[in-house]
Amino acid sequence: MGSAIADVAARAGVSKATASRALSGKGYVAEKTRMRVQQAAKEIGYVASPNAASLVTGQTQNIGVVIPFINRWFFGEILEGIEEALLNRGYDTTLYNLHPGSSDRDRVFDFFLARKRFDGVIAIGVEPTPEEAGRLLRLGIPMVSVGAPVAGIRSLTIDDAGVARLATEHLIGLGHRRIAHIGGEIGGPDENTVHNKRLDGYLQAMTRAGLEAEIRTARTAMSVPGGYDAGIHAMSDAMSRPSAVFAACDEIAIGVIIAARRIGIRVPGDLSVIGIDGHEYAEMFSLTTIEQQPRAQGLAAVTDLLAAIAGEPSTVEVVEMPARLVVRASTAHADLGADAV
Amino acid sequence: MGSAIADVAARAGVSKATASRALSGKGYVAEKTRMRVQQAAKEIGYVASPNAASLVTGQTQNIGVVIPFINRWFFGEILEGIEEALLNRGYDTTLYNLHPGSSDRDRVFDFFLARKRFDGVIAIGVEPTPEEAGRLLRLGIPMVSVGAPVAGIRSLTIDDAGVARLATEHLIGLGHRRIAHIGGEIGGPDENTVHNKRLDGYLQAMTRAGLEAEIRTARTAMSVPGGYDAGIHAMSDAMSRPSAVFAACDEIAIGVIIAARRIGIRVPGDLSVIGIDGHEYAEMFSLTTIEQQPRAQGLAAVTDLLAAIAGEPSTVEVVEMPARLVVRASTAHADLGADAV
DNA sequence: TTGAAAGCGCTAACAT
DNA sequence: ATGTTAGCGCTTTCAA
Repeated sequence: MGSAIADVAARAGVSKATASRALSGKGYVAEKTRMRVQQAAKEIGYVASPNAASLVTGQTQNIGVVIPFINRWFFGEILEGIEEALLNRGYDTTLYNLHPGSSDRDRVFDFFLARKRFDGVIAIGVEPTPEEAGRLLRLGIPMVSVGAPVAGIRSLTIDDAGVARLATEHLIGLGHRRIAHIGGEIGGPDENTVHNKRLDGYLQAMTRAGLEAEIRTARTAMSVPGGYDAGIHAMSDAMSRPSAVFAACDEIAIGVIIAARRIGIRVPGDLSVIGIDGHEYAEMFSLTTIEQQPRAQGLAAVTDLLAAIAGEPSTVEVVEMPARLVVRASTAHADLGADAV
Repeated sequence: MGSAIADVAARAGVSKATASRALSGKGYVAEKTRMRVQQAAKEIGYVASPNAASLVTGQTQNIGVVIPFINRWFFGEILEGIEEALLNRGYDTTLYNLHPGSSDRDRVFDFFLARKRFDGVIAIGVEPTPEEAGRLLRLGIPMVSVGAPVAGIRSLTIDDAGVARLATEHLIGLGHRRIAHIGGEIGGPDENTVHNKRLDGYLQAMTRAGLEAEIRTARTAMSVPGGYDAGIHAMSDAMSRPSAVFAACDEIAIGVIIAARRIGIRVPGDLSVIGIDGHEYAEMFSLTTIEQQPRAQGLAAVTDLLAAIAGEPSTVEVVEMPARLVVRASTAHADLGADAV
């Protein structure tokens, strides 16, 4: 049952301090003693209480992760990447699934995250307010934001507008003119969201190419059904339908492709579609997409956070992920050439 | 910074004991005193240290969740359901993503889960061994298994064979004879996995209907691409292709549908497909599916676990979820009639 | 109704 | 190289 380090010490015939040193590997212990202690610990099935250790060391070996969605590919991958990296480093991952606009938000930031239970916090696509971030920082809890730049804290961000520009320019380069953008739903009207930045990039690219007149945009849910609905709608008028679609994420892109094929439009062939994320299903849909490497982002977030925990906690900076704009190798490549109008 | 309850007590002019009672709501405190203490706590932004409290109470308000996949719809939904239910009850969710066959398995069960950091453990589709389960139980950590019956611990299971039988019988009832089953990959050859139980159910239904000669089975990855590949393969021979497919999960079913349509087979119409899970994309693919209600399963697991924590921890039983075999209302319904051969 | 004191299990000086 | 001691922040008897 609840065997304590005192039991181990007694069994090995040493003091608690020695037992602690032997088991943690910190401090001088004779090799023979160490063996004896470890043996004793094994015999009674001793496992240290992290709570007690945390109380004195101030370290919890536990990271809080705030994420808006679990069941969207991009976020699920980030989460897997984070959990794996953390487990490898001996940390626990405590999960808070905070939907956008959730009324739990205050409770999570003010209570759950502020309890000295975490050595650090990773917020994904959540855009903590300055107050929320400041509160944790003041408590000495380092925080890393992924996908949402936050003043004053380490942020891993992609150049979203740049990615969108690249995607749009890719389609323009293929000779398309009537290029529609199907984006995700906004939070607020002029918020600095990923959706809006991608929209900006699209608008920039279209404008630079002198295609202002061809601009068409729509918004839909960041999901396959969302893309399907938007796709059906965009393709409803055979006369004015776009020859290419830049979708804000691969789920939407896949929905558009399914919709197009459903109504007899070949993809690729009659319609070019480019998405963002590098979704694992891209290949089977002949979808061209821009890799965002969510797992790598998760790993980077962990690395950065643990560095902050180890080094000076006040190091405040914004890390911009290199805009790795890799068009994913897929069967779509060969087709794309033929796509050009 | 690290304000302690002593600071609150001092500020309110009471003892630590009184401050503790006032803040926790346990024990007698004069109303005026309580107000004063809560005011003081608010002023200095005090949040109790759960570690210190855990040390004395033995309660951690933290549940460990072991799950094999995050980025598969069914598992993602269960996880969301669990996290939500736990958060509502004031518990933390600590996540362990343990892939089947992972070498981390021992580390997670023997070290991470066995550290008195958790009031309970939920294992999803993981099938803990008797040793793993026994170890935690001996440590006084209640555990609930979802989707994998484990002797000696509370298990929430669906009658998988029954579900598969129902699905198969549904297709038989529509007049189909050449019904193929496309299942998931097995762990071990004759393990008691969900895959094998669903296969059993299919075989039972086919046999009972006297369709032994029509039995065709295949195995593939539990994903859309997996279903796509298997679908292409199953449909490759126009002569012998099945008129209906019972897929072991909706992802596979969707892949099969996409594959069929890709090669000009109409679904529904030329081919009937039934899946399992109740995937959110079912409707847009006109997919008939059997709801498994993962979120509800997650909620049920939490309810059951917290009951075990509160009540007698030694209550050992197997809870079989009622086999709610609801064919999901979808656009496929209308089509299905026409499907019958 | 409140306070004083003990102690949860561990680690980290400090002493030996 | 090992033991002694103090104390992390909290809750909980037990007295008052």
